[in-house]
Amino acid sequence: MTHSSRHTRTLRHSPLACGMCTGHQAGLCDMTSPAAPHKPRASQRTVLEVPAGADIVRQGEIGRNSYTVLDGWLFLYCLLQDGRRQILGFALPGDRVNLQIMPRPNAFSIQALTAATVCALPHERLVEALQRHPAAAVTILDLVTCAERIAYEHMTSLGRRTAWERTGHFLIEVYCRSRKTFPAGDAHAITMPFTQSHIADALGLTAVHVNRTLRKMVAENLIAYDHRTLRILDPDRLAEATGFDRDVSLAGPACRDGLDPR
Amino acid sequence: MTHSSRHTRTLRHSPLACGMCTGHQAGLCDMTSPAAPHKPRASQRTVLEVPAGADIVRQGEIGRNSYTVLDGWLFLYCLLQDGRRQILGFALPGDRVNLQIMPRPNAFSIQALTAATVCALPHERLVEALQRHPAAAVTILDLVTCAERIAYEHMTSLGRRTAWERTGHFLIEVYCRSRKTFPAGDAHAITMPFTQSHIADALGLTAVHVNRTLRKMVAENLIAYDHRTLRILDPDRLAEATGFDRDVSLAGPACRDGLDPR
DNA sequence: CCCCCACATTGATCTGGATTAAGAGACCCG
DNA sequence: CGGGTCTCTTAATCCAGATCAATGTGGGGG
Repeated sequence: MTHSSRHTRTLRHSPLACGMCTGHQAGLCDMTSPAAPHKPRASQRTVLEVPAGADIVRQGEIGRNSYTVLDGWLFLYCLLQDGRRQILGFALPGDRVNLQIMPRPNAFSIQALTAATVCALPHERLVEALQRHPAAAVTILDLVTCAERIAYEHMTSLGRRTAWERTGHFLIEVYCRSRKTFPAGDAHAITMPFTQSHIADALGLTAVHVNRTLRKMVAENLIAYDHRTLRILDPDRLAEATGFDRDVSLAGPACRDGLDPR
Repeated sequence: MTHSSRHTRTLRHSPLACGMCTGHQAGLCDMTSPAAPHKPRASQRTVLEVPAGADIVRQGEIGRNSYTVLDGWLFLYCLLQDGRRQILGFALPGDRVNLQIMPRPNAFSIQALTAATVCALPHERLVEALQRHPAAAVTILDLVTCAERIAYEHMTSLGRRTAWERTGHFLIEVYCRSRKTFPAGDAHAITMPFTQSHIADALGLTAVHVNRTLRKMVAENLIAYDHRTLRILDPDRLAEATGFDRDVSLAGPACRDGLDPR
């Protein structure tokens, strides 16, 4: 718990109560009373408070839960034997991670980037829910499918975009997803919870080179970036130059509208 | 259609009849008679013959179907404006691609690597199936979830592994998945339908460098590779050195066993 | 109020993989 | 059977981004 708690504070202005998450709409938390989805029984859910930097899922262990983010930021990452790290994606309030139907050795770890609150759902509970509430299946499948599309977009960045393009692409994605989730605050600036090392590990670069690239974009008047406060000065030009496609990277799952705090 | 047709021939020895695909087990093709899943009505399915090199899904267009591969190899890829290509993954007989619950602009294209036969399933048909046959939801979710795990593994390769590691990792994956799907033939060799350019675009490298790397691995006595015939001489050493994890990269979806031609 | 420490920044140098170029096979088609 | 076209192979050179090395700096804890 370093100074990330500082950022956490700014992010806490729109926490989701457990009753507001997609899980309830889809009947995932309160399966015993689908008629009153917004009054889940306490026994059906497990809300966890996670300090910044703690892992909630550990690569190699057997995963038994999926998690809905209620507050804070999470990121998924994969570690190689020698410590090289690849950040695979991140999750904001309303997002679900580790959706699975059965326990398996985790292919990745999930860490809280800021202090976070998550709601755990055991896999078998998810399976039951799918059996009982067919509509939930559609919601969940759409969620996973959107996650897959974003993963593919990241693969394209990693394999075929330059450092400059990757960085810009990543910044727009973080910026847009963050503003969508936390609509309050300065209309045109966000505070990123990511360290430049996190960005590097997400983009397959080194922190040094990420820094240079960020400074370059500032010099080019495309962004303002200071103390992790990001402002995108020319969104259209940046999106164009980095090949950012909001239909892919921002495609919300179809059934999530009721969740969006706006 | 160049000489890939040559390879196609060798791959045609175990075509799947449409009635054998997972779709039937899950009630996806023949939704009107779940009791007799192996006798689908013709009207419920569309089998397509696709020549090598043809796209069955085109990036940017609105996708309306998912496809089950019955014969041949497909690959998914994403094109940037200027023509740079990233290959996102590949599919063999029994695999399903483009599982979606609703039409959306496609985030990627899907191309037949060899001549292929696929069975199309409209998205709305999939949704109906999920509603009517809850068990199908579990199958499908597991499929998508496994695809996501493999995508994450590829991201890790692209972002954090060296050219040598990526190449080795890719070869083992192709080798294992291919032998699992086409168990007949030379017990220890497979014929790859991929060009070295395909491999390059899958690994974020150039064809020249892929070639050098392959030659190097041959010189190191790890593999034999000639005319696209691949033999892995020291699987354990290669898996170890490239960080290949069969629990992730080969994890079959839970409910696919009945599909496996063996 | 100062110290500490994780982060950010900047410069110098190195290198893995890209680019360019030029043959050599293999297969196809006429 | 001969010419055309992909694909593969190898060598020479280049460069984007890595690595190595300092120095700056803000904020939280003592």
